[in-house]
Amino acid sequence: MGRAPCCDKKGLKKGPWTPDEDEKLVDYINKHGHGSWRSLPKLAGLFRCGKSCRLRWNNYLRPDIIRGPFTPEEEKLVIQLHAILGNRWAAIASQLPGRTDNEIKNLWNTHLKKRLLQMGVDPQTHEPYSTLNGLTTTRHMAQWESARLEAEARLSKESQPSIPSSSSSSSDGKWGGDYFLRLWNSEVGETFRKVDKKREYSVSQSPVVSSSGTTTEAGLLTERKTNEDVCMSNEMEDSSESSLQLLLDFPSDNDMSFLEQPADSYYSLLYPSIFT
DNA sequence: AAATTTCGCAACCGCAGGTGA
DNA sequence: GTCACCTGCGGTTGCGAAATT
Repeated sequence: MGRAPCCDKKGLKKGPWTPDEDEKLVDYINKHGHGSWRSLPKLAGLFRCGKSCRLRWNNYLRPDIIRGPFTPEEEKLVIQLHAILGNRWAAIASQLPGRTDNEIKNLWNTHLKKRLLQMGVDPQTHEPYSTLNGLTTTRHMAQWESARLEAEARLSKESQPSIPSSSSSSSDGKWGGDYFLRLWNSEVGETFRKVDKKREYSVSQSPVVSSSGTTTEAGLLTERKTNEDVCMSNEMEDSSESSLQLLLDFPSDNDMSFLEQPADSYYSLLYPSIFT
């Protein structure tokens, strides 16, 4: 059926925004809210398409945006979330207040990806190109997956949309004790739940990898599982107790120091220079 | 100091999903 | 159920700034 262009491009400006345009956009949104992006440009007196206005607002003008370089903690979080979610920048951004998906995408493409490559780590899979670390990687992937499944089980027991977080939240607003459950219960977890629902993923079923060869979040994790099933099978048989322990041991107070831990730490093996 | 290359960021493009008529 | 529209997302590009030769 074809899709109509988002706007009539005749007479519409493109390219960098001028301070005057910014001012018009901010003024209008402050007074009226953005409402319909499509009609906003006319109402605000801008010769831009609605899409351009939305992008400018969301990526630059929004008052809650944090500008400036990413902190090491934020970088850690981006790396960790990317390992779970892949290139789902919006989902990653939802875990970093004040940061936009565009900003995170740029950070990844310009800094983090290169660093990983330099270290011989595949930025897509977060696995070392060398098989030297395979066992360690495998172990942590397996643990992560186990932790995820445990969280799912616990959530389904509680069978409700929101888990009270107040009990575990620290007063300064940082992430509380049950890191994984909070993550799982957040938008990030939502993406997993959606995928799980779609694909009827289950603990006992075989891994899910899309036919196109691309990997969904669940697929991402399970694909790793597939690739490494042989060597991890024993580890996967570790008692659920240890998996649960891992889950419960997930970082509290946003403390990612486990990433920096010694020789057998997956992340410290992969990203030593990031955390120095 | 000038020319060239590399980097980093803002913005654009096209696709997909959601929604309402 | 179909269609048109709107919005959000991820990939990509363009360009100015910074670094290098």
